[in-house]
Amino acid sequence: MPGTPRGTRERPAPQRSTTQWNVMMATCPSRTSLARIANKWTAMIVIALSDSALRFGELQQQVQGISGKVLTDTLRTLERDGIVDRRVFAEVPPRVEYELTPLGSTLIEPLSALRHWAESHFDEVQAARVAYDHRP
Amino acid sequence: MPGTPRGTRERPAPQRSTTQWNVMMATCPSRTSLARIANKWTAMIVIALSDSALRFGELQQQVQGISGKVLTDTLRTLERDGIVDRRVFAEVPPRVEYELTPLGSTLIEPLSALRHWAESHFDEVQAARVAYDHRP
DNA sequence: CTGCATCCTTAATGATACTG
DNA sequence: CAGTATCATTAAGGATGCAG
Repeated sequence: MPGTPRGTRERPAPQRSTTQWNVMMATCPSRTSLARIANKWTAMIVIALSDSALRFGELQQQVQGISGKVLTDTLRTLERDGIVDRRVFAEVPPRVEYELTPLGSTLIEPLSALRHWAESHFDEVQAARVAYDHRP
Repeated sequence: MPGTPRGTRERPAPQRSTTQWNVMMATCPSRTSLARIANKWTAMIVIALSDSALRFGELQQQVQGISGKVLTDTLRTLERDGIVDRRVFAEVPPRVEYELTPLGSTLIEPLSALRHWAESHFDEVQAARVAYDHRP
């Protein structure tokens, strides 16, 4: 029982093999997928990789403030989830490049939208915080 | 110095009072705003409230698996950030309703897009995980 | 350069009991 | 009903040193 179809009525034998998931259900495994992408580090890494493949160090420069451990961990998880591709070049010194997979590329648009929201509405958020904190 | 303009060249005296933020910079305060919305609980709460205002208990039913404490904390933060409005009705038993503010409503579209991505691409993510775990 | 291993600190979340 | 308060648990994050 992986989850329940979204609608109330049930369709008879769907043609597509695509399962219908619903992240609002606690038992639905698709929630793990939402937790992965609804995450500030994931969002910033995907955005950083949206233009071109980057090396580990380049990524760490773009995503300012992220520690090496967290960058490693996040990249590993993204690789496991098929969002990022890791390519190792047999060179000395070693070189590793990360790039978005085709699946990962489909995240650019929604995550860039989030980034745009955060940047364009921060003034309002900040004002709301000040107002909230200044009331008895 | 709240952040640096996005582009490399600087525009001469922008007309709008809107500040240009960049979430990729560690020192940029707009990142707190990204961290708030790039969060699975926030996403699910905003989506749950996208149709209509809901009471505390109704919200907890929709966002399955969230504990009372986490729901309270998240709602309080969203209220402080001007995304959710909290209305208390002087009744017995007490009734409290939460609804999106106009600012919060602007989040429905980008966050629904994330939800849609999670649900429609979960099969691919799952397949990638299996493939990743099944290799030496 | 990359990134793993380790240890440590802090933040997030959960469970429970209790109050207006 | 809608919280608050407390404690316990877990996850995330950071710092450092070392190895391929």
